[in-house]
Amino acid sequence: MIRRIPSARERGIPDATVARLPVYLRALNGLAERGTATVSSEDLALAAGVNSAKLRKDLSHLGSYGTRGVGYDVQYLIYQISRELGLTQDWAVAIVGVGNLGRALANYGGFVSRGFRVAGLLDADPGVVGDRIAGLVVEHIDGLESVILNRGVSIVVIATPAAAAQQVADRVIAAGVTSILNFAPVVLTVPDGVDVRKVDLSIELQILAFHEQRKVTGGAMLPEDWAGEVG
Amino acid sequence: MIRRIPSARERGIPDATVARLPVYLRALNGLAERGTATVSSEDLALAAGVNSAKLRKDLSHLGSYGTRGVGYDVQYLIYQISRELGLTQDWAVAIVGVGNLGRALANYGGFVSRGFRVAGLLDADPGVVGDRIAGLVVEHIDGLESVILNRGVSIVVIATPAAAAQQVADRVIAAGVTSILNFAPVVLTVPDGVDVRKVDLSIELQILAFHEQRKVTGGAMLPEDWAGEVG
DNA sequence: GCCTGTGAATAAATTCACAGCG
DNA sequence: CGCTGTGAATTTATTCACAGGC
Repeated sequence: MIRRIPSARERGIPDATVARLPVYLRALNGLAERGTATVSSEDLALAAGVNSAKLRKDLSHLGSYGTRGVGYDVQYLIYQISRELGLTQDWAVAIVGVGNLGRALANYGGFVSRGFRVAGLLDADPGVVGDRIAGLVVEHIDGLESVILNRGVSIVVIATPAAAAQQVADRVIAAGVTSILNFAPVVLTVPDGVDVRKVDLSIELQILAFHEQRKVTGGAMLPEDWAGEVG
Repeated sequence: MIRRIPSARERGIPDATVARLPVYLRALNGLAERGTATVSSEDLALAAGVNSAKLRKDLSHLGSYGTRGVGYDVQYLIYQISRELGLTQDWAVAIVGVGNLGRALANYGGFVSRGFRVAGLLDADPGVVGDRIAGLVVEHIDGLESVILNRGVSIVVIATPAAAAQQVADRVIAAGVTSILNFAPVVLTVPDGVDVRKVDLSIELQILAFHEQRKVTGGAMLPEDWAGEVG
């Protein structure tokens, strides 16, 4: 029997809320850097790009961390959200595929500053193995399993070409990894209990194109759009 | 108060559907490469990682492009989705900020293959200006407005450090751009009518950490989680 | 008076389940 | 029959609006 991943909701935290917590966290860190001690839901919502009712509802799922008539203590809220997201602990991450994207990820400050430690860089290309990137030496993909096991890697980032991604996923899953962040433009097939999240660099661009296209036509309906629809 | 004109659902394709169309497109391209001519909603849904009812509902917003008892013609559906997303036309894109991420984006095949043409690479760093990347010479940020105007750039990708992003956004908006894809970890403030989409490389990782954390504790609540909660 | 926290209302998205066409 | 397309039912998310604490 495969162990089921409890959904966020079982703790009373909707998925949509979980997806926004990192955004709030970033906004809060920005405020903290500027020395702000307290912030209202209105101002934090503005900084995060959401509306204030949504923000309050989201935060209410974590607990009552605000003060009526005052707002939220920035540092305290940072701590609470971080704890909720699991960022108060250290996560060892391995990045597989050290092309342009893998390098960008390895150097990305946003990972390190949020409790993620890059514990390994791996690639299949002998021309890349041995390179020093972000303080780490790129290792050969042959050592994937030992890197995972010996360094306590619990999250693997796949930044390989599409063709290699499934194979890498299969190997890391066999090695016990249950959380994968996939940048390769392919849908990974994984067993139940493994959590895959996907970032496709071109999807957002395609969504933009969709909206841009509509602006160009001024929102007018084309004749072909009328088919079968009556008000 | 009388509700005015929900007359037609018009061509109001739900946002959630628009966000999935690129995923279907990718799955379809995969099928096409393997020579598949026709696919059922069940199989396409599997390849795309969604359930089949959702897929059918999504496609129904575009029109009736399937055949009952048979399925969907792969090539025809690729064309229809591409057209709907505006990918049958050529979009000139400028990438501002040519660090690791900017380079990764410039070299990313997924852009070019989907109707996006990188028409300019710009950076403020004189040490980078003049570099040749993906067949383009990096230009100085001073030329931003002229690149946009002279090359018909309609979408700008911001891959600068956080501190520079808002300024870049202001400039490209002043130059007439209304679609921005922002990779900088900052919330951009833009006027109405400007469409900003954001990709934060660390957000998905944080969401993974949230779920991974709950696996580790087996879904059990930690003592600190009880605060103020009665269930 | 100000601002949070939250039930209630509304809207959006998903899923069900089946009529109906090929 | 098989599979699409789609109303209806259900679930999830957002927004409203205000009670209630500071």
